[in-house]
Amino acid sequence: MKDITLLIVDDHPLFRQGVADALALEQGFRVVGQAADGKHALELIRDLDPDIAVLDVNLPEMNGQQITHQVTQDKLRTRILLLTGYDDIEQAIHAAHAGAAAYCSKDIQPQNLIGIIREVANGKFVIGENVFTRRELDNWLERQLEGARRSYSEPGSPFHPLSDREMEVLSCVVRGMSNKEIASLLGISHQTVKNHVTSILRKFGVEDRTQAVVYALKRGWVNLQDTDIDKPQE
Amino acid sequence: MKDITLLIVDDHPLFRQGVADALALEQGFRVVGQAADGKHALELIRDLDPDIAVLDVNLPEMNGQQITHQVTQDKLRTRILLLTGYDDIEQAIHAAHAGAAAYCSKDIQPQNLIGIIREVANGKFVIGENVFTRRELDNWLERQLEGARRSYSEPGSPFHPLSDREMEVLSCVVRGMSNKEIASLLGISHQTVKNHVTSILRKFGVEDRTQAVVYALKRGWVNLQDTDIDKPQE
DNA sequence: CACGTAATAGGACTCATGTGCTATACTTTA
DNA sequence: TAAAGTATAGCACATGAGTCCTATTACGTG
Repeated sequence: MKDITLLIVDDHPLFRQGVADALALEQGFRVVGQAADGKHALELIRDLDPDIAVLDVNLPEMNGQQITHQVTQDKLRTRILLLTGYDDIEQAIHAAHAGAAAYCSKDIQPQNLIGIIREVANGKFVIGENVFTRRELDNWLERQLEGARRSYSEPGSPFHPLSDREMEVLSCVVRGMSNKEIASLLGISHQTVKNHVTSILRKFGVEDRTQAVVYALKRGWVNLQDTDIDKPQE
Repeated sequence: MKDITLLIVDDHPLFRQGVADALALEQGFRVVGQAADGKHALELIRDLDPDIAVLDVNLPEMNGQQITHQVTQDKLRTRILLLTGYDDIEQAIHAAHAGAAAYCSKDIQPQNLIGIIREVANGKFVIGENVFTRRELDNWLERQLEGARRSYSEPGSPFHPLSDREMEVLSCVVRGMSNKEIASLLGISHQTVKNHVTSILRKFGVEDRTQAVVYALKRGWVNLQDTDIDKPQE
């Protein structure tokens, strides 16, 4: 039986090495490449055509979700396994929709990761603890969306499609900007920003912008790396 | 020459494995133990008496800084190398003060980490890119503190010793609590909370609580793991 | 003892935040 | 074409946040 070929992508060399080593020593696995950022990852997927790509969701240049989307779009045969720092059901749903074959936490045990890769190589889908067939995954997604539709207007519903504009506003909020600053940056009125913020808070099911920031960071809607609250440092 | 004995501590098994593998394969290095949380780490340092402990700063139970402090307090001979997710000069200063032998970023290259460990084993101190002798470290610290004293009352000064109470308030703020909620939780008045918050903002050199949250998270004063903004998740 | 500092708290004030409502214009979808 | 969603923005209102004072208590240092 042919080896399972793997591509490992993470921006932290040590973590990447850890994944690569854990997998390279396994019978029947072959790590054919590594990448540190999203763009490079996509190139390697095209060039090396690995069976499975293990991707961090938070990558510079292009995040895991975007890569997944692109791979699906281009109908590449490589299956995507996403690793996430913060486990989140919504992200998982988005990932599955985008075409990911697996979504699991970064603090997983190496043995479990190996098991998941074998499942994925066998055509299965893995979300957290659950292993699905294609059909089962579709059912599961259906159920999640069902729940989402039911509680769509309720606070804390498990599905929040923020509009593009709302995402823009959110990223400003996370950068610690005031409504006024956001307004002048985006070239819209102070009031409109407030409307967007209120809408974001409602969708997140939180009470104020501070909670929204923590919520967004925790679930990886935005990440700390590119929020530079600059401080005159020495 | 005797091998350098190492203890690796990180809560993510894959990352820990990465560090351990990168180091175990190196001539003259011997990994004698691993731990996933702070309390366990301290026990192993006592029991195994490694030459060097490689610690993540953000650990459950007890963070890297606290462990460093404890190790110094107890005059254990193990030297501490701290790995951090977000590079920060202040944290570095605190770490050096607490008695750490090295402080560097998690996205370091394995080869560099190996080099740093050799420096530490030779009695040197490493902060980011700089390698110091004991004397040089003291000088460097002196210079940093010098700068700190000069700009002590200025916003954005590179040294902010938050008081214990302020730390408590900060961790509440990061959890998204309002001043009123914090007041009733801590059993103090609404106004006192405002005083503390104002003081925190001044020390951080930021303008509002939202910026303070991002600032604190980015520099690891508090971490996301234990901030549970609870959301009714299906 | 005097001094500085941290924690406490009150008053008064300004401005930011968040909500509810209404309304227009544009785009997409049914 | 009608309905729905989004972006825009205004007004009014309540509350929260943050600042600047002053003041008391307590604790540790020189």
